[in-house]
Amino acid sequence: MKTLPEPSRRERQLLDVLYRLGPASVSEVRAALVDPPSYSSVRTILGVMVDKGHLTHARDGNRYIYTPATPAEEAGRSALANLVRTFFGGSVQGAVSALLASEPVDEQTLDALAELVEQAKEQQP
Amino acid sequence: MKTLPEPSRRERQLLDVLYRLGPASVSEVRAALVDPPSYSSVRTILGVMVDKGHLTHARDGNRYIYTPATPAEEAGRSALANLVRTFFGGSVQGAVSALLASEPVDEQTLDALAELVEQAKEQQP
DNA sequence: TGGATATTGCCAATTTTTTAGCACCTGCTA
DNA sequence: TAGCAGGTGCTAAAAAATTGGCAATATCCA
Repeated sequence: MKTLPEPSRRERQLLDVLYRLGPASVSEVRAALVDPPSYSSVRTILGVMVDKGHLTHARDGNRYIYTPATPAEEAGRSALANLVRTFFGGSVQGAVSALLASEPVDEQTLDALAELVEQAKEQQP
Repeated sequence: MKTLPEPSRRERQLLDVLYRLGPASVSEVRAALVDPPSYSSVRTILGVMVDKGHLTHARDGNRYIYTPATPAEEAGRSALANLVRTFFGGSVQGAVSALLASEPVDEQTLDALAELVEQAKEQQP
């Protein structure tokens, strides 16, 4: 399992759509774009991405359903780690701080976060 | 202040390097790349990015120092928000959970995190 | 001062990405 | 059953990104 080359700009965009939507068809992916190119174009890129190994596709009746080759969870972890390194100098604290400051977080979630931190402390005392 | 177009792949890479290093010269940026293209190439792309507005550059003696046009803090917040939306369905809790699970976090940091959550709760009771 | 070194200005070529057309197939329904 | 709607396979061309060369210009220091 060699590492995949970074996707191009458009590829990245389609990949992100698939992570948000979950497995989807060409027209579903296209419908999620703001200024979509032609159906043909979307299709070509998804095809290229399958060839390169960024996606897999499975037939569903007369169409294909595309899925990211890297599971969302793994890709998310990896993206998060990169982001923390790039923008927060590797500081998890910095990242969480920015997150809490910019996203509106309800009380329930805050409780859950406190719980997460608590668990992490127990793991490694 | 119109929104900038998404940077290309290489542009994204150089931009990230600049966010990690802080303001830097061509050779400093190049030195931070794993499989760097020629000095000329790096220079061309940085120049293009200045033209497009992704970067600014200021003369420092006989060379230029490049800086991202968008401050790290702002870019970080924005990137974080996108990531949470793309990979964690908008769930801050999900993102923090993944972060704590994958990055090694020392006890001090955990305490600081608990404090952050505490503060957030006070802000919005 | 003279020469090596680092860096810029400008430019051209190659490679990759991105876009989209055309023909054909399949399922549905009026 | 004719024809529309929505899909695919394949192909080609336009646009953008990426690479790097060459000459000229500062800077440093032996």
